[in-house]
Amino acid sequence: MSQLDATFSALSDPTRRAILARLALGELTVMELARPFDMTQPAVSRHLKVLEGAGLIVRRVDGAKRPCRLAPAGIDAIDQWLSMLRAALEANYDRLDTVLAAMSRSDNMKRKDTR
Amino acid sequence: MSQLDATFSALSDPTRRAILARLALGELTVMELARPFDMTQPAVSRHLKVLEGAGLIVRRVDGAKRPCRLAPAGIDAIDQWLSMLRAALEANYDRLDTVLAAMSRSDNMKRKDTR
DNA sequence: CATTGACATAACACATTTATAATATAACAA
DNA sequence: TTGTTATATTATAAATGTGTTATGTCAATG
Repeated sequence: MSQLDATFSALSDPTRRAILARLALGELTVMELARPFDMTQPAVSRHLKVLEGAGLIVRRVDGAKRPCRLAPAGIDAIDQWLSMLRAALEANYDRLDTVLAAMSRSDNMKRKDTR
Repeated sequence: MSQLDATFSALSDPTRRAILARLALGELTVMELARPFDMTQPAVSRHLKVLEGAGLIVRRVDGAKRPCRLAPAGIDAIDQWLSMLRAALEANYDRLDTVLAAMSRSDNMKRKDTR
């Protein structure tokens, strides 16, 4: 699975996005993260593993605790891909007149004689 | 499933990202999209349905053809969410000194009495 | 050193995803 | 009408994802 696959896939789960949003306020341990969710600790641990694999969080070791915090790598990866798509979208808008012309052309064709 | 779920999920598939990349160059019909992929037409149709549901493409009707092009809605949705996370990341960097202090504190603890 | 707390991993159930083949439908062409 | 092209839908099987319980490991603590 590519980095991009992993990152988009990680972000597609609302629990994982909620975890990231909470980490946005600062470092938290697994237990602190698990508390507010209606979910067992192992389930949260697996979500964290997914987020780590996607480069969206990093963990450090502090005794028995594993505090997590946000990492930039994952965000950077998708940012880069998205900027490509954004640029294309803007380009498409720039030639909106062309698109509209194509649409009315096909409307005409539909009415009389296609191809 | 939320809009955000749908959009991130749609982008997590490499085939769908490839479809979007090709649509970035302009409108294409289902068959034109399906051609280069090693995949049947119904499979591509389903991918397109997913992309449409995520607000990443729109389709128009041209006789028996359904040309697709990029749409901004999906991108806008994730852009908004990402900017939130990005802002938080920058805030975390601003208090990097705090994080580093916490790290060396736990390093000390670890050295003092490991194992 | 026995117990407790923090976390990971394994085994399993269940739902979702994704591809295929077969078939349906709608527009066009002959 | 009949055949052909473009696309959607259905049924189904295989793969993947997500949660749970049970259990294991490592660190801290009394």
